[in-house]
Amino acid sequence: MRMHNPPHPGEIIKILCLEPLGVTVTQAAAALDVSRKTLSAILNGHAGISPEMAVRLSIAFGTSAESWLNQQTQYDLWHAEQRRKELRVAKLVAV
Amino acid sequence: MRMHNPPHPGEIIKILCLEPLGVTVTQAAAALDVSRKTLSAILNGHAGISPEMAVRLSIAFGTSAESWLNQQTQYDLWHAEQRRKELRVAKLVAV
DNA sequence: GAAATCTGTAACGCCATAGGTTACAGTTTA
DNA sequence: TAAACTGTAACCTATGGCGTTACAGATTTC
Repeated sequence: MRMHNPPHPGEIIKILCLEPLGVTVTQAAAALDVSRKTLSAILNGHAGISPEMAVRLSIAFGTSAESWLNQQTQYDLWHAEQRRKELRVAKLVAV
Repeated sequence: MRMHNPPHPGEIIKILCLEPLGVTVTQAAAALDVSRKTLSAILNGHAGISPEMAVRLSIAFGTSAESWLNQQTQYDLWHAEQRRKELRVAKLVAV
């Protein structure tokens, strides 16, 4: 069980991709062929990275689509785990 | 790049969880506190495993929520990769 | 053979989220 | 000062997860 809140992937994109290249949000959105709003929402943690977006990122930045999607999965999972106790699920055991 | 179409996670659930325990879809859905329709859709590949569902599965079957979600990610990614060539994304390179 | 159970799935509704466009206000930069 | 960048609100569409009810076919049980 992961202990600390994982950062949303958008933060990583900003720090590891945009800033090193000196690329603006507007420029990156254009390169990704996505609206500025969409990229902005991701960078600020208001939207997740969809499978398609992961592929776009991999093309634009030469990275692994899988790594982006895995980061998103970890982020989503952490938040889902926070509600684990609210779920009324019964344990299924072998007879 | 993964070469062959990964199976949808629902197939794995059926083979690795339901069948070994001899649990019916109806019983499993009840344990998961989810409608029979929802579980059936997952088992037959008509729906994906959401983060919350991954946690439910981990409770009911004593497995790792992360593994279920990762399998779903791999499945989603594979399908997104199939459309990679349709995306008009520009490569961003350092100046 | 009849009744009960399991199964997939259609139909319908609710809600969340990804994505698009347009528009506005605030901040930086040239 | 003017131009560019940025976050975000408003509004629209499409998709997907999930619920309930209902049906028909298959399987099991009595």
